[in-house]
Amino acid sequence: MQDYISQLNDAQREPVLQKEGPMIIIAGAGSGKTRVLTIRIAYLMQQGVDPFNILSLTFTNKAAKEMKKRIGDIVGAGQAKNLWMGTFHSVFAKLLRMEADKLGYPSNFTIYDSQDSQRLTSAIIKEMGLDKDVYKYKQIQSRISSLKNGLITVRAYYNDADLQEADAMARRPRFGEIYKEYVERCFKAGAMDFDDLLLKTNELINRFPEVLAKYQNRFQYILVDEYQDTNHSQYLIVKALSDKFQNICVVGDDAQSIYAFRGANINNILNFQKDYDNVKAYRLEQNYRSTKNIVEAANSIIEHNKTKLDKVVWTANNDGPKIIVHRLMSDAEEGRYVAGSIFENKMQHQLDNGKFAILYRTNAQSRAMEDALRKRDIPYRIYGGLSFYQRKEVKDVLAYLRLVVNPKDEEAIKRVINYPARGIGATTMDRLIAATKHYDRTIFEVMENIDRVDAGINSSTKTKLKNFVTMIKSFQALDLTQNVFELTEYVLKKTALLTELKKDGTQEGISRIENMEELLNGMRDFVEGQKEVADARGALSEFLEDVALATDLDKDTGDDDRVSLMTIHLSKGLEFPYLYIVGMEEDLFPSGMSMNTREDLEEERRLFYVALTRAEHQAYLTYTLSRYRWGKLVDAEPSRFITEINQDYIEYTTPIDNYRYKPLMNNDLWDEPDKSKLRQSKPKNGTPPSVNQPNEEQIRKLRKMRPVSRTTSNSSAPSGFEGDLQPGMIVEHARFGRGTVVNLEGAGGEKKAEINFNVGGLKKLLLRFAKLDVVG
DNA sequence: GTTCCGAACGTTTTT
DNA sequence: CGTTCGGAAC
Repeated sequence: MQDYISQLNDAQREPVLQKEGPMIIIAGAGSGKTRVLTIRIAYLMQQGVDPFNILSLTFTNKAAKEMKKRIGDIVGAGQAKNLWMGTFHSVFAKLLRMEADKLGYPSNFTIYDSQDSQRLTSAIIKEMGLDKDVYKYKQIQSRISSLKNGLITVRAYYNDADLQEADAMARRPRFGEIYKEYVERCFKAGAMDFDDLLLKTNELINRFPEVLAKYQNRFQYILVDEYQDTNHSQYLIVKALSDKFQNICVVGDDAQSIYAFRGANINNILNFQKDYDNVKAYRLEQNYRSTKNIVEAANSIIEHNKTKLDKVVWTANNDGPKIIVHRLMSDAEEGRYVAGSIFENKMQHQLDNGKFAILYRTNAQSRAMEDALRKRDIPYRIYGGLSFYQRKEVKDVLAYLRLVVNPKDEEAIKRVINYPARGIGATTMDRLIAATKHYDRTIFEVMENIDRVDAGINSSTKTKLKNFVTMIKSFQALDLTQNVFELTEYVLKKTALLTELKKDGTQEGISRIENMEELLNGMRDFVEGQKEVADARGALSEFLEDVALATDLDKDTGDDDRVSLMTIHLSKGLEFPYLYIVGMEEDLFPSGMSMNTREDLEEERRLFYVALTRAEHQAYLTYTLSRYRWGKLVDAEPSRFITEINQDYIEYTTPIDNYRYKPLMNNDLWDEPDKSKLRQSKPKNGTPPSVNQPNEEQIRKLRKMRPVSRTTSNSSAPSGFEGDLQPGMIVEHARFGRGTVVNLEGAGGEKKAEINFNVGGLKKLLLRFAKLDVVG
């Protein structure tokens, strides 16, 4: 143990040795924070802390697994096994299963993934007979999600006139009803969605003080990684659980906060010192990962952000090669260039494929890369996108298994009741759903009692339904004696799912069958692994939980020496000697959807910072002059981010005088010093500071951690509002008079605002032309 | 109730 | 361009 500790630098050692009390570690990219966390936990255990009393929340389950293993190497695997370690979602899913009855849920509740949630939302909108063009299920679902993450339950929603008014203003007055029905349907189905895992945990500890006390005593030491990406719901859980012992250690980097879009609140990290007394703050600023060129280039990028902590990341590493920036004519050519460059580097330096990664802003960009790599015979692996467990054929099989564990699971039933086709169509489904409401039963219960209910279903269909129920019940019986693998083999045979897939001889069909085999293999591995786990519960439900919360990153395929392809978001925490960041173009990166406000743009910039700091040795940035988007060839221009890098660290391998740059977006235009006035039509008293915008005091407080003289520029008021128009604002138009902004769409010169005018009603205006004044 | 075809839509990013 | 969804024909 002492060896491990002496290997740390001074800055790393201090937080490791502080056993108790609240502490925050601001850890720059590549500064060895995982190491600090790992050794800190090992040290705690060595000091006599029971692993049972340690809760460690990580960003991915894979990270948890690796950390556990490393801790096991130090203190012994038997000890490390008892640590509570994993993502928020998986840890609290586990906890909720133990306490589910208190909330009226079965302990074997299903976890709905986002697709299940969307389908349910969509079904509800349809059942209510609402216009699907107004009530877009994705928007509705995302609103439900953000309400939940803000702990706004249905009841709270109905108690808040402003929220309801906002929906009415957006022409969705019946949103509340959808929300209510959605929540009730999930409950009835014995299902929790991703957000529920956090929301219900909050509900549990708020409603049952004795439960809270139990877990406060249980989790005497709490560590949270990537704290800058926690949302409100997660924040409250951590706060409550750590309240008694206050042995809370959070680690993060405000410069790497990139999940605001899913509710992450950067203020959680900025305000940490307010939340606890006597917070010790540490900084890890020495980067061990990257060359000087890369570290300095990354610093010069983040410099453009206003909202940040003062922190200077530095490195003692070599200068290394400059960042190469290369221009291509098209996305296909970009792929060829990257594949060719990887090929050359491999030859020249005798490198494995695993040393290379290609990062992009959107998943859609992977295709061009794939094509090029395949032509060069370079093995690769794509992370993210449609993950394995989300593929249709896989989800179909899983749906049968879900029904075995929880026959109330509505989405699973709807998925497979007629797949493969067995003559139970939409009409029957509608009637069944109507009957569930009439009798207040679940679909499965109605089907079980189909002879005794009046659902308007004819007798031949009734027989089909009964057969289905019998089949599921036979699976349930089998589940008692067989493991997941054996059960699934039987399910495949009995349902003739494989036969169904084999009918389709296309390439796609074949790959579906291969996926099926991969699923079975995965199950076999799982069954093997289960034998070692002490607290394994029912194997099937355990498997389903793993699957529901698995990310693509979690899945390790063993064999790989492959080039990694992934979005920048997924790359957080990883590192690669050779790194290609492709699609460095305006409207793509930064994304066209994120150029409206300074906050959005700053998040994009942090994303670029994250991307670049993944590189250890050599980074390449590529951009094209045109690329296929939505099937159309679209002109592109280089990303402003390229020019934001201190040019000393860049080598252009294509001429740069061809930049057909529009004048660079003047940063002042994005400085919006008095947003509060513009944002809300009626600011409420005591409104918390808006997300992503810490106030002066917060910044000052954080500065105190290590005063560095750097001034935050106070910008003058902007002249135009176009860029900052937000739904809900009241605007004045020369001809149409006053109205409320309902919606914004498009970007750049094509940006349009949908405005509901007091006189004249709804109109769509091109902001390029419309002269608007913001009045409230 | 099933199947097939065309329209519509979408691209941020994910647990 | 690729996928998904809904409508129409069988």
